[in-house]
Amino acid sequence: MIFMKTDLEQNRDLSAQIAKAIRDAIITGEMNTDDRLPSEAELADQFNVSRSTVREALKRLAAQNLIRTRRGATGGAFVHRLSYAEAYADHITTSTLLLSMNAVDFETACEARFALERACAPLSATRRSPDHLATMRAEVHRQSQPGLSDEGFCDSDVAFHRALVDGAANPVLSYQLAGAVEAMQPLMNMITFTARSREAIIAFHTRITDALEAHDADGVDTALSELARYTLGLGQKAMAARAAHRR
Amino acid sequence: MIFMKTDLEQNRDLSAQIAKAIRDAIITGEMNTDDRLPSEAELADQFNVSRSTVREALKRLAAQNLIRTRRGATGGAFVHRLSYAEAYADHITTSTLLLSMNAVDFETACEARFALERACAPLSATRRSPDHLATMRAEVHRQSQPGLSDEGFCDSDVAFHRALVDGAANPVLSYQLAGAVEAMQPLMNMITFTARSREAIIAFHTRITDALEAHDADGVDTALSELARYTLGLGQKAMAARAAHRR
DNA sequence: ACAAACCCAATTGTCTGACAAATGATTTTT
DNA sequence: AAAAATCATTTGTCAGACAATTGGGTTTGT
Repeated sequence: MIFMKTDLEQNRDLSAQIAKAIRDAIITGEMNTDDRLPSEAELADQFNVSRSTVREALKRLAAQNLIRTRRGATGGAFVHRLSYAEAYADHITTSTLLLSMNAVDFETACEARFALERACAPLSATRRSPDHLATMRAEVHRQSQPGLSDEGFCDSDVAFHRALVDGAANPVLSYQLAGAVEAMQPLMNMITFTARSREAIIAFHTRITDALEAHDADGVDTALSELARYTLGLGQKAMAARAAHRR
Repeated sequence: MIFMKTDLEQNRDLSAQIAKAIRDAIITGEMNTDDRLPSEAELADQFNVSRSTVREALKRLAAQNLIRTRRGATGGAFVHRLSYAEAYADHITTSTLLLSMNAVDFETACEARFALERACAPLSATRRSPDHLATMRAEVHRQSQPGLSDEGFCDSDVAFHRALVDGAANPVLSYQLAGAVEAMQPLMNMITFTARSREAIIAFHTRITDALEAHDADGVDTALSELARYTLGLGQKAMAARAAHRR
């Protein structure tokens, strides 16, 4: 792979332009996974800039998981195969940040989350493995522990719903939904769960798991939509309480 | 905001560690939108590293749209409010790359896309604005132009489905789905559309738009699931043809 | 011949110091 | 008072140096 100075405008922000040139080469498939980029010194020559500028460009790409670097004689920067696990993690932090920075309200996030989960339900009812069921049962059990903190309850809730989504055995679906499910957590964390509401949620979770075990897609869907309504109510109550408290 | 050397391990990859320290400060809300970070020189002092190292860290954050920098006396690095538009763009390129790098098959992507779209359908049937309908009609019209290339047809297809999703008037939903809808495009582009199949798809699109206009959620859902089945068939035929050709 | 120790070259990681360019604030001039 | 010049601060870029890592080759010991 050879880059040329001509790939750059004469303007400014060279490191961003260089990053873009290399990124394009990766995205368009001009470079393939595990291909090695030219060394920093070579890139500096090709783009006719200093090594520091090249390095800043490479750091940008590394931050996006597009390349990995290794030191040493056979080292260098290599095109990195973006794995689901890495993409998941990024997607979740970005989604969370996006929601918090744009002050998305509880209703909107809740609606999105349950709408998407319900989309997985039929597939999950067909394909869920014993592993998924076991995870869900375990989380339900964890949720019924008396000493569990509100945060722990939310953690478990997220884990439960992730298992439900993963049950659809479609990685694309899991990936896209991870953002919606996990990004809800900070909003859920603002709710104080009473023993009463925990009980209700656990009952929904049990119903969902049972229906899933019985391959009963309709049952899952019904329970999910009722849970959605219930969660929405909880959230609205919590928001109202907050608003009153702030008065 | 003051950072300390103690935030770093003594190990390696200082610029990554510094980036992480600052990123955490942003994500946890320790720093707010439009807050100014210390200058590069100050950060270098605080972390006890050179300015180049700090700069590499800042470039990492800039690549993730977490900060923006301005030159000049009142310049510096500022915490950036992540906008939907920016997040969309990143999400789409990442999704596309993830699918292509992991060789996701047509069935999986197709299933995910339509499952998610069907999740929006009821909401969209309730809330779609005249604007959304107009966009969809316009795209359908574009799709029926005789001279349209296969790629143009796919473009229009994506635009149509995006309008459908956006009709749900839930930005969280739109954001999460953007990845699934757009990332399908490269896979769709591998299909050669016959006049016959274009006609069929346009008919589905018309049915969907009509149902949406009539606020008929069930009609949208039915048409969408039939379109899903049809698209899947097209894709499988195309993949089979490819496999035969490669033989 | 084989293994261990050593050395070597390539490459990234970090540091230092310098200057250019942008940019808002300040001061001077008109 | 308005315009122009100057200044101080900050990011952007460059050049050169050295440290650290790492795989490959070379020598040496047996």
